[in-house]
Amino acid sequence: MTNETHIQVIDRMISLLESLARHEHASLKTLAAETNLHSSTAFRILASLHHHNWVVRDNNGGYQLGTGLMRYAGQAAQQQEIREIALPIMTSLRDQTGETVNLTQRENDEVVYIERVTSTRMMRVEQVIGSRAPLHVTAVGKLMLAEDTGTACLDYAQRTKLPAYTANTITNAHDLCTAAALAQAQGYALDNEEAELGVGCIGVLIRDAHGKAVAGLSISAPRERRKDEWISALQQAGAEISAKLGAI
Amino acid sequence: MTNETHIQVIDRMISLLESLARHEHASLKTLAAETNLHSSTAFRILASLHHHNWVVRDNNGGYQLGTGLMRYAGQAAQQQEIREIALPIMTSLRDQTGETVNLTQRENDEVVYIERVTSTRMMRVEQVIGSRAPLHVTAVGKLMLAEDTGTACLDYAQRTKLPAYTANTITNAHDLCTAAALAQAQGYALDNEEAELGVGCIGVLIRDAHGKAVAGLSISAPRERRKDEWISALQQAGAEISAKLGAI
DNA sequence: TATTTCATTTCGCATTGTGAAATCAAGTTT
DNA sequence: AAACTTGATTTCACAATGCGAAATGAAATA
Repeated sequence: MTNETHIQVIDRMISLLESLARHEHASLKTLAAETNLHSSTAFRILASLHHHNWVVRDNNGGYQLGTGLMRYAGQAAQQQEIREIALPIMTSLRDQTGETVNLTQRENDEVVYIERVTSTRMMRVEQVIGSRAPLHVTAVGKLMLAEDTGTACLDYAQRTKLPAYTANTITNAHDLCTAAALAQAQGYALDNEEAELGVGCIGVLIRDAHGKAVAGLSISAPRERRKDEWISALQQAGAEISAKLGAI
Repeated sequence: MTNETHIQVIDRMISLLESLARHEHASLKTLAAETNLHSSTAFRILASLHHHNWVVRDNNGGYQLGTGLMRYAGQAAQQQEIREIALPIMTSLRDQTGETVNLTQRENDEVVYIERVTSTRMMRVEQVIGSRAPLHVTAVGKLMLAEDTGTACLDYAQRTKLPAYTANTITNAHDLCTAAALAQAQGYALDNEEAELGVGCIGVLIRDAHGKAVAGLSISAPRERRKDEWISALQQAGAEISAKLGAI
């Protein structure tokens, strides 16, 4: 189960891809520097990726992520259905609030951003699709923790040590579990600058036909813009998506 | 430019991913067999991918593509903007026609499927996002060929040898280039079962502010359902997207 | 023309990734 | 319940593979 197999080239390749994702038109030098790889090594890995269309070179010789990757990412979004159903509802919620709306799924001790509709405002909160955050620093994550039974929440706390992301991050196991329970009772959760200073979220859960929490829906906005009125709109949107998934 | 660097592990990893994309819940045995890798090799590569969340294991131990990949796909769609703009227009075109609508981009001698809205009909045409097709077997591809100047079309023919996908595929260089020129003059192109028997397409180009063809929009349907009335609707949709990109 | 700066290629070597085979782990069949 | 199956892991010794230093190219700058 907990196996420590690492393949060097794969690790290196992934850090190159990560670096590529950050920079738009990266030079070999930049990429090699950022990944601490010898330029010849980086060159060889990039050339190999290039053959598979994972990497594209612009006319100045700069490196960029290619479309080869998209092929798998589409399949990876196992819950294609959920995204299709959620997207229009998310869009209308965005239009109502003017703020970024995110769809997330739990994966072990993290939430993964599956889909988003970004705010049109100049200053806005924006998550990269596929990026991750630990459960305890997000609104939806806390609701997901509350879904677990028994000592799961405490186990999570022990396992992860509840690393602090900001001064507001809940780092005490007991506080976290009561906050989670409270959020569950309310039917929504807040994130008060617990993941990033200045950012506030509201989250709700989405359930399938079996009542199982399969995803989370959240609004992310600069803290001072966040309005309590959005809670009911968000809950309604979440319920609507759940309903389309067959929840009672 | 034409460099033949191959890194074995990366090639193997990619064929594993390809295999994973085909099967929903693949066993190690299946994957190893399909990729002609020793099971221990496949195991190690998969385990390594697992660490990076590129591969997920279901509760029966089966392997699946994970969400780690999504992270890059979003960035890879260089024209994120185009997709966002096109999606609602594509959806309404789908609703008008009831058929699958695809957004494609050219990449060297191929078109890549960037976004799609699938038909709701029982029998429908469905492309995987990120998959590819050669220019000469698609409607949009022919329009893109016609965009090139000079002997580019003939060069393409020589370079690729115009492999036949069906009995209808145009395999003669001269025929292809005149068909492309005709399509360009008409302002739309057809694909008459040239890529797959039974499938017919109509395609148009999308242009940016500089008048450059940056993408293609197409309707794909079972051949006998395809209606000529759709042409003007498609052209209008394409023009609408182009307009939002700043085309005159 | 000389100089600088990167990208690319070469090459001998050590590390890394490899496959055969052993070990586990779970079912099936006797 | 012991004896087989079947498939997933793990081990291990070895050589192919991927590595980095350094050489070479190619472009831009002085």
